[in-house]
Amino acid sequence: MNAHSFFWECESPPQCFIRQKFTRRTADLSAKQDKRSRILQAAVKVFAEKGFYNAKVAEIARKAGVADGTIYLYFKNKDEILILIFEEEMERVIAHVRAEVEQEGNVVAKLRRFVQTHLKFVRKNPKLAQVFQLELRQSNKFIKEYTGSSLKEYLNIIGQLVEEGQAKGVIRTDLHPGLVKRALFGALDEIATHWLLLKNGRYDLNQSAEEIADIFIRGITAEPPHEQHS
Amino acid sequence: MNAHSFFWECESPPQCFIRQKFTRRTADLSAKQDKRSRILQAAVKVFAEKGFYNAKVAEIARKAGVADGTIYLYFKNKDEILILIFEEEMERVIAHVRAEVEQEGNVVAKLRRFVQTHLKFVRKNPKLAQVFQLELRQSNKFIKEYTGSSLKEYLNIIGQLVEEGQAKGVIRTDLHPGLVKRALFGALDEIATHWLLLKNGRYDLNQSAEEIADIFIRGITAEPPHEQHS
Amino acid sequence: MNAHSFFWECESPPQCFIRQKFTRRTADLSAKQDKRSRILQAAVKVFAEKGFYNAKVAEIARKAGVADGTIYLYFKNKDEILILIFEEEMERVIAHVRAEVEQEGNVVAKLRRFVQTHLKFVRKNPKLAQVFQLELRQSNKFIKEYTGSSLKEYLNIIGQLVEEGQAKGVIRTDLHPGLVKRALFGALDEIATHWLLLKNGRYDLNQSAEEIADIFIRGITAEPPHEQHS
Amino acid sequence: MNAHSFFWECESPPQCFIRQKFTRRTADLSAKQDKRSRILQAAVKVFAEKGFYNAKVAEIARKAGVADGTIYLYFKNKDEILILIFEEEMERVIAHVRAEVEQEGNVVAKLRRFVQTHLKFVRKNPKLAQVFQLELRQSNKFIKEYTGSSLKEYLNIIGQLVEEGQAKGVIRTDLHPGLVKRALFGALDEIATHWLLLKNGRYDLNQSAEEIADIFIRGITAEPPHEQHS
DNA sequence: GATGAATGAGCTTTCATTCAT
DNA sequence: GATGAATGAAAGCTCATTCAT
Repeated sequence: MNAHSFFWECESPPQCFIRQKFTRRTADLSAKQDKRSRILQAAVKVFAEKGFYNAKVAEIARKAGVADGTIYLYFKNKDEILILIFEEEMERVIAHVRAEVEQEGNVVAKLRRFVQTHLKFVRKNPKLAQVFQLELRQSNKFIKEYTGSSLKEYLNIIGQLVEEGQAKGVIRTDLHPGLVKRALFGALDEIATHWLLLKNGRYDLNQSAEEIADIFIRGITAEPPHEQHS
Repeated sequence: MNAHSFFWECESPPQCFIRQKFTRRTADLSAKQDKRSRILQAAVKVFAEKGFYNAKVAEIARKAGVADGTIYLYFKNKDEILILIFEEEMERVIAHVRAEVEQEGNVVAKLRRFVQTHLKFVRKNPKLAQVFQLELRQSNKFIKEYTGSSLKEYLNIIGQLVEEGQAKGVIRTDLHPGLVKRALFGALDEIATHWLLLKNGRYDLNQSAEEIADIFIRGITAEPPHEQHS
Repeated sequence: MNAHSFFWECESPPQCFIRQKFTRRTADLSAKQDKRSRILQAAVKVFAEKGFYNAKVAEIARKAGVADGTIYLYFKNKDEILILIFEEEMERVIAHVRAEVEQEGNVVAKLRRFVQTHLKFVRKNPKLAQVFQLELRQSNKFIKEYTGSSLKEYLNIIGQLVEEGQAKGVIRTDLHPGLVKRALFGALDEIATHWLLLKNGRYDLNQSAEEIADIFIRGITAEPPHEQHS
Repeated sequence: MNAHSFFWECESPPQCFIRQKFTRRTADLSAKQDKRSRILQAAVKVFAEKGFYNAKVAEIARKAGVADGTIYLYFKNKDEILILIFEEEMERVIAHVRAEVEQEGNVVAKLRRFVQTHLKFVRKNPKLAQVFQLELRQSNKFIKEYTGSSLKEYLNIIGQLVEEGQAKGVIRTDLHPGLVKRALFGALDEIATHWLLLKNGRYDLNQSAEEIADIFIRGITAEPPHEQHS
């Protein structure tokens, strides 16, 4: 089990998905980081439960165990909390997904692993996933002003795999990678949203991952998919 | 050009997507319908531009050319406006999509037509599409209380095609129709959202439709897709 | 049974306490009067049930079976309805109470009869009484602008009896009639209000009338009360 | 002059009728109490001037020198301000009246003192008295939901005196204490209201107190009133 | 840095009144 | 006269944000 797996397998996400950026050197620094983390963790919960607009800063503060005003020492405003949750977590998610994908030897297996890893994240971090999928869209500042590279970078993991596959002749060259990446992401997103709204799932996301992967791999590979020897 | 095509091809959506339910018999009825329609049309615009929470009832009223209070003669509250936009339009969209799909002779062609029709709607009614895709999720009442059959019904158009295809041996039986329908819908939704956020499109949604259709049809059909003789 | 007794004894007050001012000459006039009456009757009910400020003009209209706007053909505004209910009814009440009181031969018996008649009215017309006692005080226009002579006139029935009694040596001359009349009226009002708020009475207002009368007659008569030969 | 007399004699009621509950220990506590007090004081004024329904929260805030929102840090809503004014003041009034009454040696003198004290309060705190008498009845929540023990307790001061008098044979036993207390209270209330509406009095409330007391004492005592040796 | 009381702009919704028909 | 759809001013209340301590 490596560093990443701890994160992904943890059953109590709040304790792990906001991490300490630097090695703690002093108790003060540590306390500071704690406070920031606690606010972000609390925000994830409240956003997930209430939605962005109905989430009250006061409630986030209460859940984080800090004063209302303290939040504004760490974040410019409510929108920024949301955006930072997204950016910081995406950074981690991207690193993790990249590492997972790299463990596979060929493009098709990498795509399959991507799909598996994406839905595993949703399963392990449902509240965070809900914030990513539903609440982010409620912030005007996010949708209209945010030109976040994180999301693009995440999508590009798929895009690059597609391009790589096209270069190797494994993936049909008549498809736009930019479209494929969005189509796959959209499919995963919708499956995940449905699972989340069903109160964390009556059905098996792992099974869904296999089906989605199958559909896309068959759909985009150049030949009738002989996955084993791409 | 039939009745439907007028709707789908119109370049000024507001004038056509809210229709008169009954043949106008008196000027009064007409005026009344006009007012209700104008409010809904105005709401679509404002919701699309500002988002649900930042949309002010006063602005909807101004855009509709009515007084603030008038809105409450036709709708119970702001949430209800959103929900009614959705319900009334979905009803139409479903009927239209069904009619389009029925014009094709086989399951695969029907799926392709579904994809084409979906993205055509987005292209022709961008603001409405944006409300469907983004703003609806901002209304708590919508997300948490609305068990809308409209959306389910829409998804079921795909679901039924999949089941039909599976029965006929055209579509792989190892896939869950419930998953396929969401995966396809999610893919289309994501493509559409991206196109909408790009300020109505630098690229060709028609082309995207073909690619998406190709991917899914290849992905879910039982044999290497010989689309022509399903 | 005379004309008055019909009014006072009626068990369904709404039908009788708003009367036709003039002999009907035409059906139109009659209809007109009906409409005005119906509005006043409806207003009494709604004011009594909801209180003046929470009474909606639209509800009065609905209960009266007329359109909202129609009310403004008969009354200047909501306050005026209240004031006119008061004035018109007080006119009748005063006439009735005077007639009752005149049937008695001496001042003390007249006072006793006043008390009895007042509480009998409350018992027979609880909604109207409630409007008189509670809702009238909610209308600013009533309290601050109304220099109604009706109420003064009603109070003066007592005041005149007191003065008459003082002139005849039956009532102590060290009391101000202006104070006695208010004290007695206030006592009756409080008893009535309590009875009304108790949902029209667990206890016997007739008995209360006798006690109140006893207290005041003893309290204000010059000699130990020999009521029989004043 | 004792602690109470300061309250009752003060010429600037607002400064005294909202008191500091605890000895101030810190400036913070003091400021907090001040703010709450200032709001209540301002509310009394505005309610008295405008009536409950026409009193605007914004005006109370302005008069109290706080922001609109601050009021909601101390009170749940407008109705609660009214109810708390009533409850907190009644508590004080009851204590004061009890203390006054206890200074007298016999039931008759106690009743007289009650009457004097009641009207003295009205004279010294006209705005508060007006709120008690007029505005409280405008709040639906007050009338319909408030089962205030304060008012009952106040009325019971009279009721207990009457019972005590009956037990001692001083007061007629054929009278219901529950009726006597309401009759006396109603009489005082009406006198007070009239005095208040006359813009704080053309006539002498002290004189009125003596007359009211005389009437009731004569009216309810068992023997021709020889007040001196009850 | 941390606090949390205070702020006040801004919102939805209501409803007495009007007026075109 | 009668209607009732339309009006639009008005106000209670919320809550993100600030700032004195």
